[in-house]
Amino acid sequence: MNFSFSSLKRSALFNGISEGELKPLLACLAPVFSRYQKGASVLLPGETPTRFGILLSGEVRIVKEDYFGNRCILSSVGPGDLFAETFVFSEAKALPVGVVAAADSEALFIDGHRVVSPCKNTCAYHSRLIFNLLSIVSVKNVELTEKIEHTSRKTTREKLLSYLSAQAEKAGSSAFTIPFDRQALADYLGVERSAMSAELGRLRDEGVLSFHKNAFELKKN
Amino acid sequence: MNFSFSSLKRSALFNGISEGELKPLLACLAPVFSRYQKGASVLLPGETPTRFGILLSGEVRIVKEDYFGNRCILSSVGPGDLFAETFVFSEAKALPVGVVAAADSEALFIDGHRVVSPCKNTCAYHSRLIFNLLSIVSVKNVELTEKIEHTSRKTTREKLLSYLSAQAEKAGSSAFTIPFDRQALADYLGVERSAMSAELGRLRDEGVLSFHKNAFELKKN
DNA sequence: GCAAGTCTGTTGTAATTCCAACGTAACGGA
DNA sequence: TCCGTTACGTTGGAATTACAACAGACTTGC
Repeated sequence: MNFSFSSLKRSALFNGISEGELKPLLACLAPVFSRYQKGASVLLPGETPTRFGILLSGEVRIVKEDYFGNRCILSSVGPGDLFAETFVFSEAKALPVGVVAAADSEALFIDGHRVVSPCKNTCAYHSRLIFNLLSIVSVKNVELTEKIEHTSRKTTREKLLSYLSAQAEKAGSSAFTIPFDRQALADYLGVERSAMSAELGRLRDEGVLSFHKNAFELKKN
Repeated sequence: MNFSFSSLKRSALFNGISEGELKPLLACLAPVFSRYQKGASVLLPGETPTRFGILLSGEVRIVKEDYFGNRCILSSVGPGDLFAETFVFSEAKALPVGVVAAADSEALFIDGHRVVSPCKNTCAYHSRLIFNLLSIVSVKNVELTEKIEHTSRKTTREKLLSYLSAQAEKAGSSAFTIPFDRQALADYLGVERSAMSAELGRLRDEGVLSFHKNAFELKKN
């Protein structure tokens, strides 16, 4: 395997597992390495999810499309993050979402059974791995809850302020950048891009915030 | 402890654990039993989440309120279900939601540390418990994703059809009942109750579906 | 039986959003 | 430089929703 371990070591999946332990563990998990060009499909909706991914580099997005073709970004995945693991461990029959590369990306795939079934070589790590997975999935759960909180607001303005306030809080600063362009942010919040742009303009004119491209700053009241 | 074990045995948390193993395991987990009257608060927003709940009887709801008092039901919890476990295992500092009893209810609370830290008496069950938790949290994750799928539709009609179709699929029949009254369904879907009632009336008049109280039936095209 | 409260469906109006179309700016390649 | 592409902002009309108010059906308690 000719990929860098740096993203792997930082991944929350291997929290509490030293670098020396990582290599033999990986050998036992039998990961499969893949590369994807920007725009390529990483996992197709309808597949039977047996393996989850660890993103090594680039960016992938979890996307849901309804039967009218309306796109909805459920989450964006960065290096070190897992994806599709909830569908593996909930034993879903068909993947209800798609995974697409938002940039040239590298990923490692691990079979769910390899993690949860005992194995002579890695038994010592299994409970730690599963606990890490539990923590990761719980965090994602909370993030989904946050998204629901944003999108359940009634107006575009309230959705924007809810989202931007949360981002400012995460960044620990009133100035921060967001990982979306306008269209992606509109998809995430479930609103119309043009209406959102207009609302952003009004908020700027009212002095509530300022922005330049993906950089925002919330002003004090 | 003077409560019935029936809901406990059925809980997915104890999948793969026999009844004989359950009693000593429970003794080690040191659960705390509580009763709640309908409408009572089970967990308050802002609490530090150190213990998760198993509902024994009744019904509780996970509720989020914004600063304008708009209520949003994130999920409804029935006997055997866990609640608040994602906040415990994501090590959140403050509970971002409230838990309220939708009916007279009984619940068992278990400290998160008791499950994940090794213990002489129950080590044999820990990996199974944690795996069960992983599965449960993954399923909830998928359910949240489903809710997002419903609420991200643009119109009330599409939200209703998306939700009702999913319920029919779960029930394995075109006739089914839903666990919400109209106000709760409107809260869940993030729409206005009266507008939703009107849309349901139109769908009935068009022959798309029929309903009586919480019982629905989807008609063929 | 009666009263109070709850749940549901209906309606009209005001407010908001969606949608399509267009103009501008920035960027990269031929 | 010219052209094509992409991202962003703006606008006006059509469609949808929120909101408030009300009426009827149904409980629940007295």
